[in-house]
Amino acid sequence: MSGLAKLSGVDISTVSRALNDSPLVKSKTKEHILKLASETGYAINARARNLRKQSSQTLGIVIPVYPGSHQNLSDPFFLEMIGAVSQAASKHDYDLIINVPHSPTEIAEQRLLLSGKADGLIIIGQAGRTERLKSLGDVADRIVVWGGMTDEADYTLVGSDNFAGGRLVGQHLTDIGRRNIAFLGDITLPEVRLRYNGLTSVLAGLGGEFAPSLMISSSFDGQEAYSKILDLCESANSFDAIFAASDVLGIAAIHAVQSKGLRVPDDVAVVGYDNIGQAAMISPGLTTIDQNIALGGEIMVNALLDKIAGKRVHATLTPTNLVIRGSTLSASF
Amino acid sequence: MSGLAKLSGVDISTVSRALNDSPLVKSKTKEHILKLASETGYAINARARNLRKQSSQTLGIVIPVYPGSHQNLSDPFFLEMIGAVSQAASKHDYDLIINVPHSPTEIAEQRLLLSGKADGLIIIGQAGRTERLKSLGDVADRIVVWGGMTDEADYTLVGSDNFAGGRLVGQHLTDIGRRNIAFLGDITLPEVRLRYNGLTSVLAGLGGEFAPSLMISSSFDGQEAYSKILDLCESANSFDAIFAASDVLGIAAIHAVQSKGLRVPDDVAVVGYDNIGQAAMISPGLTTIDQNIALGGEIMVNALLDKIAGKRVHATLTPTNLVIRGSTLSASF
DNA sequence: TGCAATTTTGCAATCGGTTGTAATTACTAA
DNA sequence: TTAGTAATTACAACCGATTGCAAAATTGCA
Repeated sequence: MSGLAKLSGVDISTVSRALNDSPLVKSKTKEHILKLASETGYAINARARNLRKQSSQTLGIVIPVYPGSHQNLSDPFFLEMIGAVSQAASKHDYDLIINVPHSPTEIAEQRLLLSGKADGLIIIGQAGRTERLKSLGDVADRIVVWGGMTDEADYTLVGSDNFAGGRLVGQHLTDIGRRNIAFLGDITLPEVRLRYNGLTSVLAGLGGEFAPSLMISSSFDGQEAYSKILDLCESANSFDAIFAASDVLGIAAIHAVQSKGLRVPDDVAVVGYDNIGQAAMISPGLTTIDQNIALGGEIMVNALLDKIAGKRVHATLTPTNLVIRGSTLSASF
Repeated sequence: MSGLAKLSGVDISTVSRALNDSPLVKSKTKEHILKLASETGYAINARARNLRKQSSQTLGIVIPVYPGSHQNLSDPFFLEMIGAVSQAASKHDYDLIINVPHSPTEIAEQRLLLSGKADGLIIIGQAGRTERLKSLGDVADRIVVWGGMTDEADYTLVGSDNFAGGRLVGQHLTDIGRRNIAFLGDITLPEVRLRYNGLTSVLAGLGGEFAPSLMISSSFDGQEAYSKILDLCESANSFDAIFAASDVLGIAAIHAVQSKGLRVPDDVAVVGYDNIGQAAMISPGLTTIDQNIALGGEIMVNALLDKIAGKRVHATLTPTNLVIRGSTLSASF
């Protein structure tokens, strides 16, 4: 920038103002400087700018997928979320730093915030960290969490209405006459529990109830789900539907069931959750709940930027018009 | 930091040295300052540090998946790559900024480098941008590209040996007696073309040749592949195997073929590429080439850090022991 | 033309660290 | 005790922008 100043014969403060399109600079001068800048390929030094402006124009996204957690990094849900958030952030000229903690106890998120590398943080999923999230304290006003609604959250929480999603699934499955519905997922996670609650509330409304033996606890790992469903098939428990907590689990369930010679959806209807990209195409029998991840990402970014700007933000936000969809929705069940 | 200086009664330069574990500081003083720092929850201001040190301890990763390119954001390959690179970067205490260009012509990568937001850049895939990549010029020494080897590259290129991978597939398919092998993918992309070349070289070695009518050109979009394969099935061309340029395409192919009543792998053997996480589980009939993405990410990060440090780096690197694998490998074909 | 009002530009402090060099203190040995 | 050396610590410049305020240049009006 001092180079530009010399070239154009003005002070660097004028150069700075020109590059920032300040009205204080005569338009003729501005043009001249801008021309020079583009000719010399000048780019503002973000490091200096960030220091002076006390902001880094960068958001952080924390994807809590450490070895040991069995939610696999390749779960397309995360990539779609990263893409959605990145897209939304760049709309506001923010960059995105991604952070994958090594272990559940690591508090890398704080480092990003306190050191000023990121102006705010988006955390995907509360899984197993609700306690720590609650203790964020003073940095809580620069954080937004994606997850299932819980009463205990005193941080800003964004997430689709998992209970309603669960009800959608329940209604759909009962509509097509299924009553022996298995649930596949880990209901210690708030998101998953809410989906489960939605299902049972529908059953209760019909005077039925969920059979505990059809609760198949599984992490988000497809391998585990696959073998758990195989176990289920070999057990004495009969079932005519599976509600899987994610599409990856749903796809695993379909293949497990099929490998046992059962037909999907004739013998066993399977519903997933997330509507990951090509779910319908990958697995023609899979119906799923569309969480509208793109919109979710956008809402999180907007909420976070509002918080950073000092605005008050509602504690919880629900982005999505949940939709149940699947190429086979009308025909299959 | 000035706060810490007051608290401990020393100059901030001493505090700085203490926090950086400089041998210039008496160990007693150091301990005292460190204790104070942890008690007050002090974190070094990265913005100031970055400015002074002329580095940002941050790498950028460019995922060229713009709307219009049909490689879907949800292709698990990208997420695995992001995870691998992120992992490798954090091993060296580097953060990772992700950048998803809006359009093929956008040169966001340059902005990241020139503004100093990132010290170096990892670009995934050359798809359609070879020209621009070649014109990077002066910033080329802070860039590493993942992709297929081409002669024209004058930037550092890291990638598995796609030709060898193609040969592996060719050998496998011919070993099990297939000769009418269709190729599914876009051979204008260097990576894909090399895989294709590997296949044809095996066929040639056996005195056969690739039938042009079995070249099914498709982007990395599963939807497109699905319908292209349907078309193939309806055509007069007979085939007993499909070599898909990615697992997503392979999975699409399997379902397309099955929907036409053909059995996989009995009637049609399908091989993919990438070994995305749960490929084998998702689609029991899919054999695939394992690119060892984790290792690839690590090699890229190491190469990039070397370049940043001013070391000379070989123009091209090949990370992976390619392995062909699949739960069904022995039994299916 | 002269002077006030308005634009435009320059000066200098500042953001919060790092680091070369000078100054101080502590230690060693005569 | 003291000179001489080594170990610590303090001073001050610097990284490259932004911005409040003063100075200079331009404009408008009498």
